[in-house]
Amino acid sequence: MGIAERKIRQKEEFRTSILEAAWLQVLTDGWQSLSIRKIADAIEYSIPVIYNHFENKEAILLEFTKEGFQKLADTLQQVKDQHTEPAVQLEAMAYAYWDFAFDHKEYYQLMFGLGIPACDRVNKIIEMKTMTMVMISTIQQALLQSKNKDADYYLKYHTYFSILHGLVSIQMIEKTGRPGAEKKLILKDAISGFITSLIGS
Amino acid sequence: MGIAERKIRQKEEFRTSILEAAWLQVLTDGWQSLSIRKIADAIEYSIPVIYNHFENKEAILLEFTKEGFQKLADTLQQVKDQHTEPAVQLEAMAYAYWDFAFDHKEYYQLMFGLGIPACDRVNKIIEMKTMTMVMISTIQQALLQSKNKDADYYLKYHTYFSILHGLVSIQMIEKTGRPGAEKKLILKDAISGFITSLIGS
DNA sequence: TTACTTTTGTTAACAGTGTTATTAATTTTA
DNA sequence: TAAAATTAATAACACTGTTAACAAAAGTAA
Repeated sequence: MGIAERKIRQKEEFRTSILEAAWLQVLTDGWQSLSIRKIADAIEYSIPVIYNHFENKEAILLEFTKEGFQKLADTLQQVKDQHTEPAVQLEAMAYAYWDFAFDHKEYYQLMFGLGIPACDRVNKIIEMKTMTMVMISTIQQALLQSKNKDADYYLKYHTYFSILHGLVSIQMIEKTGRPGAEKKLILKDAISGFITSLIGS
Repeated sequence: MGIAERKIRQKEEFRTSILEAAWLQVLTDGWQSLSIRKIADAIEYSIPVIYNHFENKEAILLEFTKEGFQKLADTLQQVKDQHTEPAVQLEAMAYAYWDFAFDHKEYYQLMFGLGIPACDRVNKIIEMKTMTMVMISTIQQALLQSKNKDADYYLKYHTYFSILHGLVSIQMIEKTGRPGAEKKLILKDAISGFITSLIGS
């Protein structure tokens, strides 16, 4: 009775062929351009067959998101295993994280819901410069009063801004609704760490 | 010849009525749900009139993005002005930034292209836990060897993760394409600051 | 006021999107 | 071979952004 097995195998092959066609499209034109019709076209089947293998489009994207997290986790573990000192591990993992994000941009954007729309938008915005200027000037003033007078203020601004945005967006992804007061501890922790390293111990 | 002025004024009013209807929709169901047709419906005009005032949908969203950055910049400036010490200013601005993000969630998501899709997705992903675990365990090991043995490892993990994600996503927003090696300095800077504060000076 | 021009608004359509009910073809089972 | 079950395709629904073609209103000049 190998028939049942063959059927399961064929079904599995069909499934992966859908995913392959979808991923090719994502790599080619970004995940915003993915459509059921394009997948159907690529695999040379009609549209509804795709719904026999995936509940909806979201389910297909979910598959890639899972893949992405799996790959990232593997990478981090692998990098970690190359060192013994925890502090060194954390540093190496940070670099690996960075590399993963830009080596697998599509995965990363999918994993964290980064829409490209803002990319085109943000660059046209002079108003953003106002915010940037407020931050930079304060950083500069802080550096003037510190022991690190020759530190790169632009770099420090980027760090400051990134920490803030990272905290906020991770929080927004993890939980909908306003975070409790205890979540501000994370902010307090990160910022005090930054300021300490900015001013000089 | 007040006619020309009245016309300009009417045009301006029309424009703001479009923006008001659009923003109401954004506040009600999120900016993903905004559509030209819904705006047209709300202002009780036909669809193409909207294109007399805005080149396309993106232009409307761009307007809100600008508004958001303006509001944020104003808030930060205002908070900064309440203090004199730069270090204190930076801390206060950080809290203000956080509050702005969650008080004006729709603005923030628009400003930084945060798509909600991932929110629903990420929570269904066990694979993410794998990554989380790698990070957390390393943080724990680092803390064990440090002077801060009683530090909150979960908080520290969040900080670590947020810094990484913040750096990456800011970089992705600002520039498309792979960042140069010099950008890794920001990463190096932020992470070394974190590790220092983690291990204990 | 009348004739002409310009502006403004509407209808209807195009080209897409995700999703699904219905129907036809195929394949497996009895 | 006939009935049952699976599998695929057609066609449609309800949306989306955008625009060409046309009608109505408003402003201008004689």
